[in-house]
Amino acid sequence: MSARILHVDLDAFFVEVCRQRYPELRAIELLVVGGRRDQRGVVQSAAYAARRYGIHAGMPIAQAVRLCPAATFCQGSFVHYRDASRAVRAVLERFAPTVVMASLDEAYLDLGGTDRLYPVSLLPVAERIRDAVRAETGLDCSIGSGPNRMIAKLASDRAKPRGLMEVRAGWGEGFLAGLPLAALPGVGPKTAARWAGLGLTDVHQVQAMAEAALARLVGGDAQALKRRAHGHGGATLRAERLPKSVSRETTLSRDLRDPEELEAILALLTARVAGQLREENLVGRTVTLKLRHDDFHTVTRRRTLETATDLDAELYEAARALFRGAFEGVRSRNRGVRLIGIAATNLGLAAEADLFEPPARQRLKELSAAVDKVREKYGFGAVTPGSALRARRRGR
DNA sequence: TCTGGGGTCCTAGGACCC
DNA sequence: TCTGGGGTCCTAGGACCC
Repeated sequence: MSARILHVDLDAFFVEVCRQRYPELRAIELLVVGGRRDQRGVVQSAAYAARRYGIHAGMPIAQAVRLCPAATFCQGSFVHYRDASRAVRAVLERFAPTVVMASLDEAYLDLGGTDRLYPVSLLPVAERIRDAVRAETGLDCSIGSGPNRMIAKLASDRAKPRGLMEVRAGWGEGFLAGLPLAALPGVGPKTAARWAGLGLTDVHQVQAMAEAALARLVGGDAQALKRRAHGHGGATLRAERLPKSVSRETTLSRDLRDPEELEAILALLTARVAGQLREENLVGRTVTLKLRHDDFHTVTRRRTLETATDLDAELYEAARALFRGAFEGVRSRNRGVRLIGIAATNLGLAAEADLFEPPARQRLKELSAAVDKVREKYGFGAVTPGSALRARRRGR
């Protein structure tokens, strides 16, 4: 019984979801999603026509405007993406018992054990999946098939857009031999540049080299690199695990120097993190503050609490203490703050009610539960942290 | 008007314990 | 007044992915 993984990758997902939600964008070929043209931000996704101007995901919006002034920019909405992603997932689940969403626009399907159903090729079923996704969600996708996740994903990369590509068991090494090292997942610009400096640019070079020789070049990365170059990888999909972190951060529309203003924003971000923790029945024990100075120097400060929590007040107390320490650094460098963020990590499942909980903490819990109810009905903005309100009242 | 926001994983050093 | 390791927890930073 062979391992068979499909990787389904939606084509220009964010762009197409925006077109579905805003019909006036349907006729616009040069569509770029990610933010408004006058705002700080980067491109999230660009229509294929806009990519011909050199625009790609991750590029600063201002640069995209310069490359293609005629482009239309659209902000997009997470809720729309999430709903579209769920609709796609529902389609995929009819075709495989295990479907793992790797992100909003990517999924892995485990078709292990289907040798009798599809004895030779998975291309016919991949085609049916592609057509069903198109018919039921209006979205196009590309699908790669391979003996493990890595190969299936590399195959779908090469099938885009609207294509199918199959790499059968035993074909992996030959398929990989034609790729640059930078195509491998986990090999980003920094790593690729470092290896290129050593004369290593292509997968076939690594395939041909003994591991010991490779280790002399790249050190401790040799074994893992060798494995990947030969196409070895996990053959089955792991079921979903607990998240490792919950975070909120924001790049400010203008750099700020006033700590009170920043603390008010921090209170809002912390409330959102706490709300998500409760929604997902999680508690966090480590609180991490992130500040980006206006020269892009970025600092994190973290603190591990005695007990894990999902309460706004407890998370915020730690967040504010961390902020006050980190803000000294901003002040001494005489900079402004460009970005502020907060994360909860060291997550665990929220425990059942604790009989020995101090009454004060019990009241905080009840308050949080009440706040969550109101927000569920009227949206997050219906209840605002006091510190954020105070800042607003001062006219900020 | 340069450079988002949500994540995961890894490394390195220090404290502390056995 | 010389000198171990291993393991775990913690903090800070960085690479990478979509």
